[in-house]
Amino acid sequence: MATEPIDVPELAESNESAKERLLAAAEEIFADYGYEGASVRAICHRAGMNVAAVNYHFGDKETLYVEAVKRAHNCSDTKPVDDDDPTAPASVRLERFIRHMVAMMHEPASPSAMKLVVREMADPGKAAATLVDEFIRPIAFRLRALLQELQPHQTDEERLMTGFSIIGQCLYYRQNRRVSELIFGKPQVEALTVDMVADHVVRFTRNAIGLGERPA
Amino acid sequence: MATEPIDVPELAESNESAKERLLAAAEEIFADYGYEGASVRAICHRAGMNVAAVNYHFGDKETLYVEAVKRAHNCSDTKPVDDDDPTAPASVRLERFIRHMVAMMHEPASPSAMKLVVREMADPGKAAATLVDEFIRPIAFRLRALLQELQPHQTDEERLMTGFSIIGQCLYYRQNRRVSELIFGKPQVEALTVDMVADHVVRFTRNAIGLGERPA
Amino acid sequence: MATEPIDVPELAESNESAKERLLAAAEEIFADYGYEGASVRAICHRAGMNVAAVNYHFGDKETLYVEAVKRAHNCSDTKPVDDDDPTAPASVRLERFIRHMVAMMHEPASPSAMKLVVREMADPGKAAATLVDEFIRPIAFRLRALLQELQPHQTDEERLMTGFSIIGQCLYYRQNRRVSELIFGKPQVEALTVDMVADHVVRFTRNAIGLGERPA
Amino acid sequence: MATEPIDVPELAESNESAKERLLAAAEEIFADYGYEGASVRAICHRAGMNVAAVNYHFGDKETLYVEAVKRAHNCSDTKPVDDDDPTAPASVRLERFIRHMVAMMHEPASPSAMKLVVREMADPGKAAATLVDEFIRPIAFRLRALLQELQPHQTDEERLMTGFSIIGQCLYYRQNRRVSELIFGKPQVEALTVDMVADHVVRFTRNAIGLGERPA
DNA sequence: AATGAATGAGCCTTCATTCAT
DNA sequence: GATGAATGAAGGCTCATTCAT
Repeated sequence: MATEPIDVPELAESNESAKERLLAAAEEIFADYGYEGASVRAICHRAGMNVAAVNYHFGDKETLYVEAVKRAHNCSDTKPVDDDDPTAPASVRLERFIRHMVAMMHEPASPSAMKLVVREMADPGKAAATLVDEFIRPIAFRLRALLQELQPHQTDEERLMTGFSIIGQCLYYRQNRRVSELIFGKPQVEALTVDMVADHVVRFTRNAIGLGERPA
Repeated sequence: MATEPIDVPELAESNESAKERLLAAAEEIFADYGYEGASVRAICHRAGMNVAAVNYHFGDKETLYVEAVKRAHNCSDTKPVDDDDPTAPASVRLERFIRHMVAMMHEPASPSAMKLVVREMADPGKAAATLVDEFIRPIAFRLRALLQELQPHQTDEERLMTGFSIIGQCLYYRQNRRVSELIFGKPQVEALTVDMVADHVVRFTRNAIGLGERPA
Repeated sequence: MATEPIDVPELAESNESAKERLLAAAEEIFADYGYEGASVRAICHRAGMNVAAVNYHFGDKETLYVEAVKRAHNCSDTKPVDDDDPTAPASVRLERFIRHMVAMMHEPASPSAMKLVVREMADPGKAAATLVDEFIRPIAFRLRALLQELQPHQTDEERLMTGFSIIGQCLYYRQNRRVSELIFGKPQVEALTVDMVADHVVRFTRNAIGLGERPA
Repeated sequence: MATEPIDVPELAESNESAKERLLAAAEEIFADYGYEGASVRAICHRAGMNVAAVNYHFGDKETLYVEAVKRAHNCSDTKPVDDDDPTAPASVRLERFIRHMVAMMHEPASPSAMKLVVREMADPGKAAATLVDEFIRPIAFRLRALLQELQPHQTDEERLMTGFSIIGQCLYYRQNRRVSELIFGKPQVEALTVDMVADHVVRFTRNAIGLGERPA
């Protein structure tokens, strides 16, 4: 008689862990080399698995890429913003929003995850739609809502551009850090700490939208 | 993640020198598919030439890439800024600077050239150093000089970040336009004309650095 | 200057391991066309395998070549000499040595293996060092030891040259057989059987080093 | 009226000089890299001429190769042997023959020419027939004639093999020098001067064929 | 469930050669 | 007479993928 068909959580978990390891490896390699530059071989090797692993677990390279990008945004620390105190004044919530954005761009919880996400956003591909739906749009809408509170008399277009001005400042440090270092020298740019940048963007933005200097 | 470079109709036979045709083709293909994603075959086919043309005229793919990026920045309309009136007040020159930047980012003279340049800046490779030396740094230093005039009492770091805030706003429209369209819908974003954006960034920035509303 | 490697019928499907089939094919193709003249495509085709097989099993062409040469010398029948009777008089052992050398050069067990080995020795490349260490030097040192027994009163240099004279006679038939045929006609050269040549070289050498005619 | 069609020896000579330069370059490159390993580009570059020069002057690579080999044997110093004193005793003429052969193999007048000739002989191709007819066979026949004088009572086959034994000793130093150095070390082999080798081969051979020690 | 073996398409590059001048 | 420009074929190699186990 055959042994009883018992539940084998280990296998399922091992399977899960295999996919997880693969995704983690993919995140790093894709982040460093881009989609075309990354090789399935390199990813599998990094995950300590066989070359065929990617095709076995994900079907093909592209699917793995999409899954890796999806996973990457979950690893990004979006949550802290969610449990923001909704009772605080809008100007305070805007400041918190900016500080969170700057921090996320400056020192993301998972650098390679953020790198991968930014890469995909700069050159939107198959994974961009999901990314926007689950990761980017919520953030953008939160900012839009904030600006509606703060600038109810402005047009939608004005508020849209204001939002872009705020986000543009924050994104700059992630999207153009390397070039900035080439322009001004690495030390000059590295001297700008998260707090300094956050303070600056908050002040710059408050002035720009007429909130005036933040009370001490 | 771009789609495969299939069957692009080749450029019409022209009297342009072979190198020029090759560079033009390279600009487009590299802009669309990235360095790794672009194949010399596709580039040569687009240029209406033989596969060996790249190696004959440029030695290898990498050299072609660097030359294509160099040429791309020359095709970008940097010059208009150069014949800026140096006797105008700094605040006026800042406004002109911003308007020029926004215009350049919004509707570049050669879209594929700008696309290629932005790509290289986002992920600095072999051509980045040249690009920075000849194209980016002069612009950055002009802005820095302007800010030194306008905000002489601030620290270097504060002025650096202010510069980043200004550039960040302008770059946003080039680096994140497609994602913005995904978030808010294409019509919403396309409704923002160059002039509207330029006006906004000028106003936002003037307020931010305490120049106040521009006199009518 | 060998003719192009065209359309060699592939080896019959066999149970030999893939690497073995590849090595056998490489031996033949390299032997016939030389390292540069042989193409991995031709080798793989001969082995009935895909173009990628070489790179999969050996990494690159050069490694395959080195391995093929190594294998070729193992296929050469060097062993018989090893179980030579060490108690026999030196003059007898010298004769056996010569006969073995002549036989090996005249009708090697695997013609293509010998051809490959000779090729590599004539124009020492990557595989020469290994070949010398494992195959050639042991033979050379055995001869040197024999000559030390036979001619203890001579200088090292004299014995070295004596060794070269002996080896030179044997190698001649492998390295210059085709040219000899061109000079004197194929029949003339083919008339020289292994035994005739061996008898001749033995006699020539015995006389030369003063062993006198071999006792009947 | 057109100018008179005068003889233009300059052009012809320049033409000749061009072909000559090409042949000289081809000799070196082919000698160093072999037929397949040598590139037409490298040869033309070495000759200070255009890539198309080879095809213009010789039609194709193979023809250039054949011509280079042909020219190479003319550059070899075969002549000195020709004006050998035919009245001297055969044993003396044999000694001179050997000394000449050893010298030619050891320090050929034109090393690259000799290298090229030996290469072609080791792996006879299109140029081998010509080479044999004009270069090798005359030498071989001279030796055969000498041996007929010295050993009239032997069979043709015996004399043939004796010739091979003599030539084999001489060729050894050219065909297997590099391997010998690998076996015994470069210094050991380089210590063998032309004169030492010539003395040795003469003595070895005299003893072998029963001429006894050469009278002082 | 997972993998080592093997594949064919495609990569960039180099080749000998040709052609218009 | 001689050459710079350009070409198609082929080179070795890497790729994502598949298949038998």
